[in-house]
Amino acid sequence: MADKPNKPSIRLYLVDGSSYIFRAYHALPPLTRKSDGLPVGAVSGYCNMLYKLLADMNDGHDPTHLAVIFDFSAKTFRNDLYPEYKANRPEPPEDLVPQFPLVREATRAFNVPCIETEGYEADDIIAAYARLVERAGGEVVIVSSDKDLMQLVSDRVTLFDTMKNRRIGRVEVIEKFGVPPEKVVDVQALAGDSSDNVPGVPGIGVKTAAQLIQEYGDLETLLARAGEIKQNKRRESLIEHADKARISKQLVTLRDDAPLEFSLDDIRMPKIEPDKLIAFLDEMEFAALKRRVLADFGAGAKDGAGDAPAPAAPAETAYETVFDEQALARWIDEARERGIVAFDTETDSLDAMRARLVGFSLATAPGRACYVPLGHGGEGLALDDADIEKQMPLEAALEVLKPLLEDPSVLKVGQNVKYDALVMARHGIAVAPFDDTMLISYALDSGRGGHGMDELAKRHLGLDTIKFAQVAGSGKKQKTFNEVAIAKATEYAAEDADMTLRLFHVLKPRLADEKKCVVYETLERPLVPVVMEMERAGVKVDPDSLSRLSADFAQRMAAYEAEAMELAGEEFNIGSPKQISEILFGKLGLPGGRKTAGGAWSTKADVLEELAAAGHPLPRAILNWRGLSKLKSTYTDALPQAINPETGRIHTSYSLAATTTGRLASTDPNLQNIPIRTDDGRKIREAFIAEKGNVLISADYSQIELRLLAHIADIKAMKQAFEDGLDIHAMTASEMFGMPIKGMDPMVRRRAKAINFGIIYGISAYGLANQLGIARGEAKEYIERYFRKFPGIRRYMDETIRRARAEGHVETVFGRRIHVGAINDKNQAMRNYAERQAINAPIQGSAADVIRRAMIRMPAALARAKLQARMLLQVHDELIFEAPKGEAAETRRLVAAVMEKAPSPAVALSVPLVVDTGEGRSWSEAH
DNA sequence: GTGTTCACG
DNA sequence: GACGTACGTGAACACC
Repeated sequence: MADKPNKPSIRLYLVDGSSYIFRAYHALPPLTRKSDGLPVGAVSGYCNMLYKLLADMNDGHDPTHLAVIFDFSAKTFRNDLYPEYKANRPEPPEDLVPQFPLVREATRAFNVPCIETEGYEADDIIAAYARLVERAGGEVVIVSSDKDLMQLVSDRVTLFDTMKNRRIGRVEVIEKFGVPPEKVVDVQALAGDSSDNVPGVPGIGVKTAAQLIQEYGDLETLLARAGEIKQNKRRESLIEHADKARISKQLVTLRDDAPLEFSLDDIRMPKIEPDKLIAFLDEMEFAALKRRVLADFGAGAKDGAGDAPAPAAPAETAYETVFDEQALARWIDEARERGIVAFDTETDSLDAMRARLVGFSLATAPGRACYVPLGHGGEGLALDDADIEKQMPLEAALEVLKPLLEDPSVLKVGQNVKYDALVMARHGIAVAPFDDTMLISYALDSGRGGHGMDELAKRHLGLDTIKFAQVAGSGKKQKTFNEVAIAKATEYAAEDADMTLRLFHVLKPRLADEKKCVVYETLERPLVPVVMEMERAGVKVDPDSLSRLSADFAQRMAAYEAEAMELAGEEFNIGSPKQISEILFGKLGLPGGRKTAGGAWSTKADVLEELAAAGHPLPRAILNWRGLSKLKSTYTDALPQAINPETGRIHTSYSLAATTTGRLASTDPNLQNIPIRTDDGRKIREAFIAEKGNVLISADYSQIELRLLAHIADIKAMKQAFEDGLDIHAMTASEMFGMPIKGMDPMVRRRAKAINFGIIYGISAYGLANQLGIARGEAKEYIERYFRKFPGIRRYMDETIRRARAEGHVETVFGRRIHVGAINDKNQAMRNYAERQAINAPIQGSAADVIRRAMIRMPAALARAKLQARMLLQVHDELIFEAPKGEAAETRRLVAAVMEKAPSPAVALSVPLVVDTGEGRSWSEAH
């Protein structure tokens, strides 16, 4: 290669302006200009993003040229090629339209050239500049993450995703498309693009397209040789839709011949003129950004009142570290004045029942936050941080903080408040009133992604937060928060509170707009204190009986392991599925059944079960060993470790926003999957016991999901059966197979039961056949017979799927919304999966709502009845209580009544709910 | 960190 | 005629 200067003379940055606008619009609440109500949210977001980009340029990037490129109008030469191109794009929102010209004005206020050309998309202009500079030997960075631009990537052209702070080069393109940049258009031509209405070839997605292009080299070769393809459907689709593929390729291929009205000289790296920029910011009334510009550029122009502490660094926002009571008191006064404060605790553990408070942060307005370190350092810690000496004593700080956290006139906003409230409760502080951004997000967006803070900040604010691992490290040498230097801790902790408050301002108004206030206020927020008390209470577990079980399991496992080695004729790791499969399907030559997702022969229980039934002794030994191994490692060995030394009990943690349907999830340890189905497993439940003088009470809903199905789908026969207290599975069998319930063959009832469950899961003939071990044809016949007998079910399923397709979501009877985005996916497997989710979610979710309502009412109901019982655990359709022996009978009656009446008055179910209760010394006895 | 397996409703 | 499925979870372990 010729002698090349290590620094090219041209480094051009091309910003995809249109994508910036839309991101800004969707990331921000609908802000308006105070003086006249002009919508300016997107402009504001755009300015912040552009400013951040230009600020970041100074460290790390060194562009010589820069421009922002916009789409001129929706119509381009592509519409002449294919009239439907982008025809499915909705009109831009009404309040965004007037912002388009403002954004261009903003760009010019930054002194940044703003380029658009009639008849071309921004992407084409970007392509033209990229090629120009590439040919001139320069480098190009395209600031966008739009996949349509990936075809331009080369040695000299990269994409930069500012949101993810990620560079997209050749390797990343291959990761995304499975082919190098120059083949991207071929893949896109096949896969199409639903958002741009590029047709592609039906039935082919990116994965398949990449595979085909890899195999055949390029689109034309593939189309010419399509006849060779083995898969029938794929082959026919390719042959039939070859023209669509060709036109798709033309649509997705960017043209690099757009006329360039600006020369490279015209787009040399701009210099911000503070006065010009500030004049525009004044006009728009963007005070925050103006302050930042003033801070960064010094006294370039006249400053307003210098009330807020001027941000020191040109970085985002300066956060204050609070070391003394006076400073803390000032923040608390400010919170009182505003009536709202975001609050976040920092501790040394994820387990709120063990965590020690290390500090807390407050945010009183977006960008205005502080961190109060209390417990950094500690004995035996070599932390070279002079700030440690300056920390306030914990007790003194809490004394000042407590009145604020308990002040009924100040709203405390948190992210996952249950955690912080539990830590504070252990210090005698009751946080109230509060709002929780995690739960608001859950009420609005279940099924659309996670509800953790980092993810929400990204999704709604377009901001990257400092990750815990960035301040504390990761892996083996991860520090606890008290070991983090205070300055660093401030950046992280104060940002958390700041983000929480910003998220609150974005999310809270949506509750009303999207009619989810009732869900949030009746199913989410009030559950927080209730679950908090359950976690605080914990459950007593007898470690000795668990360790006796462990020893017993160990002994029996050793015997099974020896037997397995003997049968295999060699030593192998019985815990390794891979080695098992080598022995069984390799060495012994047994017939392998199904393969796993990873392509290996599966060795899971039902496969081994079949082999055992066929008379092979080794699979049986492995199954026996596995059963005991699971129980030992997951339960009898692990549970004693989970006993809190202070309380002597196990305190699980319930995630309130982990599932898509509204169910809770239990972690650390999971107490919602304690064994019950086998005898050995049940022995583990015997170790869950009541305190002396008490009993455990279990109360569970009988068939709640089927009852809700009967109600929702309006199945008359099923409702009648529940009304009459019949055995629902026997009734189903009797209806389906026309035989009397009395003296029914248990096999027949079992089949009906499997079908009933199948319906709830969004039945498929394959699934039912698998479950029952019958042929798919037979299963199909059962399902059809079921639909004939209970026509309401069909209607429910069809109607649910129709609504999910049209609206992208389904709802429970209490209004909880569950998004099922994949319902319109082009991949059939994805779509089928989403359809089953759509069918299941309203049923599972309504049941989850019912038990939430019961839980929320329970503490007050117990108190009113002067009962001392404490609610300890929830297992989806079951609640576990600990109660004084003498109050057991009355507690059982009350609990059952509260649970059975839980839907009312919000919903009058057309089926009765029935709750069964039991009591005993252990969970096993109570159930 | 991912995949497999298996405990629960 | 082939494909890929029962719904919702969390934890332990092997293996890369």
